[in-house]
Amino acid sequence: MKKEISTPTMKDVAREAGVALGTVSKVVNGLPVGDSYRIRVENAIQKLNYQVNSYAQGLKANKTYTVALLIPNTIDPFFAALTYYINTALMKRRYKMLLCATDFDPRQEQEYILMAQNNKVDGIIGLTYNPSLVVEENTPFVAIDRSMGSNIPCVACDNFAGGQLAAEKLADLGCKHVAFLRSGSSLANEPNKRKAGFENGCLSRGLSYEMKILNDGDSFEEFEQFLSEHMAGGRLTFDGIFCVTDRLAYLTQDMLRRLRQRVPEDVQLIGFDGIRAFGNTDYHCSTIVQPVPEMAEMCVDLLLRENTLVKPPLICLPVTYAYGGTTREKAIPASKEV
Amino acid sequence: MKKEISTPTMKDVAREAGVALGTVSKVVNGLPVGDSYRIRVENAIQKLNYQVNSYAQGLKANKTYTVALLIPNTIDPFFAALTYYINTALMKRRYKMLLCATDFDPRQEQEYILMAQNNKVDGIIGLTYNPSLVVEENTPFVAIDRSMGSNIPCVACDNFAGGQLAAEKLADLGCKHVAFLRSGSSLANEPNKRKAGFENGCLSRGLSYEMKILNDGDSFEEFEQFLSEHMAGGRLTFDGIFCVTDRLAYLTQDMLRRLRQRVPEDVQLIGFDGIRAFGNTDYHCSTIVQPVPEMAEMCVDLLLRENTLVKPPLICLPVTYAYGGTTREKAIPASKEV
DNA sequence: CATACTGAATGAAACGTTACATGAAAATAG
DNA sequence: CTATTTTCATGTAACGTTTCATTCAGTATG
Repeated sequence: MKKEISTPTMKDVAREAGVALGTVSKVVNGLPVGDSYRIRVENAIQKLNYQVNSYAQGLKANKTYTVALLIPNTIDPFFAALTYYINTALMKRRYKMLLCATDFDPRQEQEYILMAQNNKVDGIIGLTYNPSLVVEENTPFVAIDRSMGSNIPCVACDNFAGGQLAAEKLADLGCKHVAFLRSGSSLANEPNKRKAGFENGCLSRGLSYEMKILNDGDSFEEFEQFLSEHMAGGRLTFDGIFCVTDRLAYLTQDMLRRLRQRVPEDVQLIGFDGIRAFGNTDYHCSTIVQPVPEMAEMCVDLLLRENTLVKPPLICLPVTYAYGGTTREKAIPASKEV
Repeated sequence: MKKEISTPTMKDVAREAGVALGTVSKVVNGLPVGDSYRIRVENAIQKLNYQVNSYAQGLKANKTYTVALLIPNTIDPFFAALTYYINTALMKRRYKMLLCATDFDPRQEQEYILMAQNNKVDGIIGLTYNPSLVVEENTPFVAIDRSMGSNIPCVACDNFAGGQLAAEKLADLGCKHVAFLRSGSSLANEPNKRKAGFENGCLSRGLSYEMKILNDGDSFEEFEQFLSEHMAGGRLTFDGIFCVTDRLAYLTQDMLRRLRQRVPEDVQLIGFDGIRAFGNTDYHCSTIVQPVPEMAEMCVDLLLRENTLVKPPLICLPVTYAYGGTTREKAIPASKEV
């Protein structure tokens, strides 16, 4: 397992080029060096196929060029997308990402933060659920979707506008009476604004609406029962549904199928998040799309920005609407590749 | 950005405990130390909240305690699951994972390998598509789903058995004439065996079958046309379909819906991979499930195993069948949480 | 031609750890 | 009670960088 062929070091390059160690360092870091020296060093680097040892660099600089990402997992499609785009944004800046999968466990969240703080990372990006998370002053931290106190910036999509947009879309699509479905407590902080935005949108468009908020642990049947209760003569009493996540919209579609309600003929459905079935294929449902790539870029930018003077407490990025088959648009999108 | 409050070092611990530096090192690494010393050091570690600097460790040991994962992205659900479980398996062994998203780009794949080889990682786990990838002798490498030459072990699920199982299931479920659908060249190496396994299963059960292999770039319409051609009197000429991936099965369901074929009433459908819609909810379709957690564990184990003497060239892990609504089982699984 | 000044190459020190040679103290044997 | 062995804490060197004080060469100035 131990590498037998040792990697060339700066010392080797210096010897090869016939210059001093410090000169090689300067060339590597782009500091001013006389042309004749630069060329000799560059040739030596080429010849030996030298690469800097970033761990020695990190040791010296007391920087690790690593950022921790605290996220429950990478399996949930929304988390998976965030992970991908944040990793890409970090790699672009020559930073590495330490993936910390917390499994929604508040204890693990805190443990990872301690670990990160003590030594190993230059900053943390966290999508966390522990309401009493302790983050030391001197550890740069950017939160996703959760306000975590005065001087920790939070990046989110414009959840309020998203809720509003959903209501307006349903109104535009001809709905008269709609429902808002939300699953339990797992939606902390920012995403809660979807409800307020939706109500606001309904009000301004004269849509009447009902609310159903499921607590954690509410069973599938209980949810189904809510829908059953709102049926009269084999039809739902509402003609549009806004689900607070695509995941919930997916489950709702299952339930509606069992109740012999057709989507979108009998009831139109809008979800939230912009999850696609296989990453690049169709949306699971018509949905309010979060700008995940932009959110990722913003997190990294905020975390690594040098002038830490201005710390905006909350950054809301714009959402968009996307058709996904569960609404009755005029035009239906074109075909796709297999 | 720079940390003002410096992290305590071993030297600080040694001073605090009144012992030598080396003694602290031994305690930290669990080497034999006299009890009175050990206790003093442990107390000092507690008091100062000391954590080892893994980058100094890495510099000394010429090990980075980091493993690169080469994978196209983390968005595709299968890749997302692999990423999650591999990361977990590595963290359990106190290794870090460097996520290298290659976007299916052979050039990026090779670049990441060069980077990894030269310095930065102790090994590589790769799910790659570049057939002419160059991997140096002295860099431990484990491939997923791709045979990459004599001394690079490959971890995969038992694709042949999976194909066979699919055929047998369809036979058990009453099918008489079935179809095998496969999408293009993106399925290299190991997963190709699904076809052979399926044929073998059909043969042994007396099932007749048809094959359709889509090349890359074949459009959705072309695929739909294949299905249309196999219809007579408003019904498909086959009563079962095995799709080589869940993704394809997902698309196929869309197509069948357009052709007014009911699943599973008119035609039963089995996919491959074991992808769930939202990580923990229903399967998209009845499917052959890859043992992703076990595969991940195996990759890490193989990569980090000390006695590198025995290098099995191919490890096939067993697959299972799971019901997902697109087949006509007797019993239907129970309910689920929201 | 001598002096002062500039710019750039040099090489040693330091970052936090581990490994190893050293030596002291304790334990055992004679 | 001495001699020998064992045990184990000690402290230094080394890992590959960066930084910074030093030095040196070359140019400009009087």
